[in-house]
Amino acid sequence: MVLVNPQRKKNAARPVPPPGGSVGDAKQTAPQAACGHCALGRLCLPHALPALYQTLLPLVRESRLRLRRGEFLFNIGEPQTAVHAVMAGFLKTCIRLPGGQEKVVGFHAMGDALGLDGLGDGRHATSAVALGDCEVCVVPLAKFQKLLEHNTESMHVRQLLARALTRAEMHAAAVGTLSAKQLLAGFLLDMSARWEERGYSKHEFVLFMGRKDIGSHLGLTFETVGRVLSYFHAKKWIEVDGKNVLIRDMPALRAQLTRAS
Amino acid sequence: MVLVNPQRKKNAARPVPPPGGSVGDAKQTAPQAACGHCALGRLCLPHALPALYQTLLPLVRESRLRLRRGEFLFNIGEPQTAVHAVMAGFLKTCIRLPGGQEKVVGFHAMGDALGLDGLGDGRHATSAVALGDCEVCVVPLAKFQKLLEHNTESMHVRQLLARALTRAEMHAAAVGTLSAKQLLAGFLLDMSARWEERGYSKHEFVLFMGRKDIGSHLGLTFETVGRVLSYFHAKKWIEVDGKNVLIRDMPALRAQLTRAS
DNA sequence: CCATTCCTTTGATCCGCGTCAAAATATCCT
DNA sequence: AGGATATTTTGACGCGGATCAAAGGAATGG
Repeated sequence: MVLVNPQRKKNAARPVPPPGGSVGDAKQTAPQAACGHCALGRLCLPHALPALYQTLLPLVRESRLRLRRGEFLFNIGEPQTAVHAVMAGFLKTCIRLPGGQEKVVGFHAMGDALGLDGLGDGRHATSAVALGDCEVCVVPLAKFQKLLEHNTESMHVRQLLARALTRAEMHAAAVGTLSAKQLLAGFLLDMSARWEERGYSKHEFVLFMGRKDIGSHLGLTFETVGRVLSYFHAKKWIEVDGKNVLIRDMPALRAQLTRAS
Repeated sequence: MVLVNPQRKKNAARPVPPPGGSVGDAKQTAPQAACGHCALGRLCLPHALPALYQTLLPLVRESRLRLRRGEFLFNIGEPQTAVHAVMAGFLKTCIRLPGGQEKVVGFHAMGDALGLDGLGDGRHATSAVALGDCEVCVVPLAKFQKLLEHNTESMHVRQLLARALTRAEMHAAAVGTLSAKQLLAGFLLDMSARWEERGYSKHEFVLFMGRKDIGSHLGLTFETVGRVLSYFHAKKWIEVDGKNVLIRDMPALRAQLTRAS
């Protein structure tokens, strides 16, 4: 028995087919856009996505990279050779815990920077994996360093880092405190905001990652993620059909954020 | 019944009274040193504490600030007017969640930078509170900006931010995944490392924050923190007497990090 | 197109940790 | 010093979410 839309079927009508930007003839259903680094909506400071984009874009048309689903852009421990910006498609970044298990640190969509964490000690602290076919700009480190000699650009990058830091701290605080319902309400609101930021509907969008990745990011199991989404649907707050999401009651989700249990 | 040292009493002999550095005639038992931003030991990349210290120190002797236990260095939302470095004593930084409750983001000791998160949008994202009497250097923002015009210093700060970012991401991943025992084992190892970094014993040290703050930082209740510490003591891995800690079996704690449950 | 594999949903059960409570101890303030 | 307040320890209990299990649907590759 399925709690979600009964009209479920292969390639169900997907909400708001967004214009252009798909990678080549990718089978990827999702277009270029939205995704959540921190899954906590209001917890996060305003995203700084456009910032690096504006800074880097003029300089990076030179070198692009195409990745297919599952391919790595970079891997933990590798020396950093470049900084990246997502042009189309989606990626996730993962970190490895002492026990060896991997956790999803964040999701990245068009306009997001990638690989800034390597600036700490010259080695990537995370792995970046394509969630579907995608396209990435490559800014060689030498060029990036040169860019940073300009005070304006240097400040830009500093701001990006500081904002990412705040977001990560917020995320840590939230993941260590909030309930599954609160985390998922925040996650949905965050996704919504990111789609809206890119000019799409904030009520209808596509989750470009699986339940397992969502769970990993929020510190939950994929079963719990599914159960809570079903619960939200039962409450008539959302519609869910696989990765397609329709938000029916945004205020109810927002109210969840501050409510206990 | 107390699981810890039976010779418990007021002002019990405290481990390795560390040399110098106490603030004025502060009643603070802890000297200047050690504390953990990320409580997860091996989870964290090497700390970059000395870095900013070296960079800022020459410039900041001009202005110092003394704080007494409980006083705020800065508060969430305030426009950032300066960057700080801890000279003596300890502070914690806190963040506010949507529900209104505060969570401890990190702890800061001598040599740690404070307030870098404000570089994102010019406003402090966290509050900094003195855990005891302490002394802080103040680098006015204008001076800090000037400092950043030098490429070397600019890079330094970038590295600090990137490392803090990685640490925060690790912390989020850990807090969302590990058990209370794993988190506290990591926390103790991290504290140990920080004391050692500053030239003190890595086996005997003082926790300069309360159980409540530890719990808040790790996403646990203070009861659980106490229980796990008692458990570690029952296992003969540590001695605990209030805030005084003696690590008897470092390898056992390290083993906890990778073990389940 | 079919077979394999992965992803998702839903149920049943268990347990780690939060919650509530109370007493002992430490710290602060006057 | 002494009373008031905050912190810590420990116990009892319940619940949220992890774990185990199983079946149906979707995606992938030949």
